[in-house]
Amino acid sequence: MTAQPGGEQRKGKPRRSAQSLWGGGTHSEPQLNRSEIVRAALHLLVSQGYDAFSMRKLAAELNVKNPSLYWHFPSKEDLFDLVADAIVGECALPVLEDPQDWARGLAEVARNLRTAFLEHSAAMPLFTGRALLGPNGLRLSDHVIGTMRRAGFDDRTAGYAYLLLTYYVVGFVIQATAFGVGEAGEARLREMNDRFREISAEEFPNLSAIRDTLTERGLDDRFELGLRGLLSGFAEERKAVRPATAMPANHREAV
Amino acid sequence: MTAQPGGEQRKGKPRRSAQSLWGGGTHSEPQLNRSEIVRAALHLLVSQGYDAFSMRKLAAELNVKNPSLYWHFPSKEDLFDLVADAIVGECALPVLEDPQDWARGLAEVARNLRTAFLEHSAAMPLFTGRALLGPNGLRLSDHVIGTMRRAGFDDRTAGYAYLLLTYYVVGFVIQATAFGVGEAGEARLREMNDRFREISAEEFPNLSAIRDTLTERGLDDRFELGLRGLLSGFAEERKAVRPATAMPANHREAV
DNA sequence: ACCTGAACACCGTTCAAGT
DNA sequence: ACCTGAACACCGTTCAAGT
Repeated sequence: MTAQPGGEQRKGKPRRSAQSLWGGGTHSEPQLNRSEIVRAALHLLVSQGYDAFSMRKLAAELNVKNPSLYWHFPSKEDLFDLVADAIVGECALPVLEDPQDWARGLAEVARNLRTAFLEHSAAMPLFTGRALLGPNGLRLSDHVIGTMRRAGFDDRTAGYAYLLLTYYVVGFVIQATAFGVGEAGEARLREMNDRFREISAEEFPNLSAIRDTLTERGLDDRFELGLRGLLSGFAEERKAVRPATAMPANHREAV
Repeated sequence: MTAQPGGEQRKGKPRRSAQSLWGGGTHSEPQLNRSEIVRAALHLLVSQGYDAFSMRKLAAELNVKNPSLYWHFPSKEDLFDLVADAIVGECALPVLEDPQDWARGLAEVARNLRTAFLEHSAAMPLFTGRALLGPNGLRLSDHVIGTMRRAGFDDRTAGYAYLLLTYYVVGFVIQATAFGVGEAGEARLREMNDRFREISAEEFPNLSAIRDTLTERGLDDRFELGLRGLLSGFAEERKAVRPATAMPANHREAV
């Protein structure tokens, strides 16, 4: 959004001059770089929670005064762009030998992405309203779209697949967080169960009836159930377009 | 979470004494009540955006000093609970004559919920990590669960259905917001298209190839595609459990 | 019962200044 | 080139005090 001195990426920035490896020099070795800041930000986010995060605390964690961060990033929002991308970067992308294994491949991507999110669930607010346009986000979307195209899907459905897959995973983890996940999760589920217990059984008969089922553990197969549904939705979309098993895949630009 | 003087609901709070209907009294008619505050908060959120919201601005909008709000709500977070619930409350819940129409009924709920969300898309950050436990949230979940149970699904799948449906709709709207929605949406999509245009076609060949498809309008059938997939996922789950059309639906507590 | 003034302990960000 | 001191314009929340 905003201009940043030195361009968007600045990969080759110098760090820590070769002399003074162990405390010789009295001054001048740079302390910070972008990826260190991102790493520290992610750590602060996960260890303290989203609401507790601040640029000032981040600076303190890095033994630096807070305006220093603004030399490396134009704003907190730009820093968060890279933090989000770092999380997405932990999603491994499987290589498929047989393109017809697309469904298995996408399921694996979805599972890996969910794992990456859940490991940093405190950072999920970052993913509200933020398009995944960092290098890792682009890699992920190219992978999903490529998987679909190689399997013979048209461009439109390939694009849908990417969007729907990410919709679903983001939504799942966000709601999983609401329902309690990780350390604090068990306590939260018990709280919710208690809340449901107070609810009038006449007004909310169904909710009251399945209270225990709803608050029990076992999110894993809830995730799988929805995922299977989405993937079979894609498969049917393909059947509708191409009734046989294969067709000349030529009109790639078609809408 | 925190105690609130007068209990959780306080429906019958007095408002605007009968005398002094048009300016007679010099003092003493209460200015605020919970639902007026909620309404104003929703309006401020939608008109100014989530990041611009503050308790101080809300107080100003209500012609009141900001500490006054804390007499009615223990915290901003508690206020947001009710704002979120108000949004959910705009989701109409269809009445089904034939319980076997469950899929159509749930599709309608999902569409209505999406509409309610999109109309207040600036407020979507409220739905990260917030369980929908207000009166309207409970009504919604009871409705979905009831629809599934009356159609003959077991409790476990009924619970899944509620969770998956909300996962999906929340995720969809959040991502739709990221990809630009409403007024600012068109501009945002153009920006994204430009961003994709800069991307190296060798590194991201698939993404580059379907750039235009990805950023075109027409979110509606993307939503429908995923929704169909989810619902057919439920239907197959039922087939797996009960191979024929009907079975004595007795073990409701079964896990 | 309901609202306000004044204050506390924070924020993100800017900018001139240091080295 | 990289970092800091000092400041600006905000926050959410508390609490004694007013009516």
